Amino acid sequence: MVKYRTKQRRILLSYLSSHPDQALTARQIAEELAGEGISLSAVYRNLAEMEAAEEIKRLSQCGVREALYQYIATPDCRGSLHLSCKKCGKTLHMDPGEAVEILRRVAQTDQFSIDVGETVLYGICGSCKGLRQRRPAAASFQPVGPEDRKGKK
Amino acid sequence: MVKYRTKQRRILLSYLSSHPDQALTARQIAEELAGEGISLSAVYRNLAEMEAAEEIKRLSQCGVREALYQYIATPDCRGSLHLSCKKCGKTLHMDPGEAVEILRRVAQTDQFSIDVGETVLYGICGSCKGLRQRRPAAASFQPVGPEDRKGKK
DNA sequence: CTAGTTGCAAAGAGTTTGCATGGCG
DNA sequence: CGCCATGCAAACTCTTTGCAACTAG
Repeated sequence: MVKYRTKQRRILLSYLSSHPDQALTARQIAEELAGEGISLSAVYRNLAEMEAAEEIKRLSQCGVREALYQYIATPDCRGSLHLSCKKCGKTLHMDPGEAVEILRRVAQTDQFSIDVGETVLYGICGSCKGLRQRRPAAASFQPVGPEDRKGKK
Repeated sequence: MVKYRTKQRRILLSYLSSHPDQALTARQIAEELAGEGISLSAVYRNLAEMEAAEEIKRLSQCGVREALYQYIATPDCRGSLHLSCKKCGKTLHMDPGEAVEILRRVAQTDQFSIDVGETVLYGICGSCKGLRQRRPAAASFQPVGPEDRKGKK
């Protein structure tokens, strides 16, 4: 459990809370905050604490090996299903009414209780779709760095 | 690309296709088929081929580090959203009509195109729910072994 | 001053890959 | 018989952990 309010904790929380809709890897966060003075292990450790405290959500995308972390201690996360855009990496919150309706319908039709906290719907968001399938829109923050993926031989 | 029809390929495909609703780790598969004569690396390599050929889906659950693989080359996988039970590890296919309806609604209300192939809804299935939250129902095939999760010092 | 935290480096866990051998066609 | 695929072990990547130094309260 958290006892002290360290500099690193403050830096990390500040950074995450100012990027509430971005799904980021621990590495990305650490690099981004490298100048501020926080190590990768501190990032991991604090991320774990924050996850336990439900301030952030840890999600894993299909072909991505690294875990993605995202700030969720915002009001619009309440009972809302998350929509993660595979192009821009941003996470949107499904319309609350819509989410409730879906949960209800699935529970009824398929006899299945969706765990809202663990479920993320992947796809393409409106903005990215509007920009055509091929332009990643000035890739402001791609969750992965697929430039040279594993250097295949 | 696949060129030869090897013994291992046959064993693996046979096993997976006979467990179409189970999300399994590479390790589980390899152990299960150890007696048949197929190594872990062959499992991984063939799994990769099959994933590329869209015969199986590779999914990653939240707190689980290992990737889960599942056979999807069955008719009822067509356009259907997958519901993965966190208790028994089984995957159900959402009612087709229901799935289409949800995709349509989300596209309309949230301007978001869900990628059916990459999205999995996690939760508790009807059977497991009926058995009360605490009895894992004779855990026929738990994808993880959460017994002692990381042993926190 | 005391105990929680940090940073570093080493350990782990899961997955991928190089290379020589073996098997499909 | 040639080339693809397998096995094994080493290499890799991401994440966790041990330990001494540091610092918040």
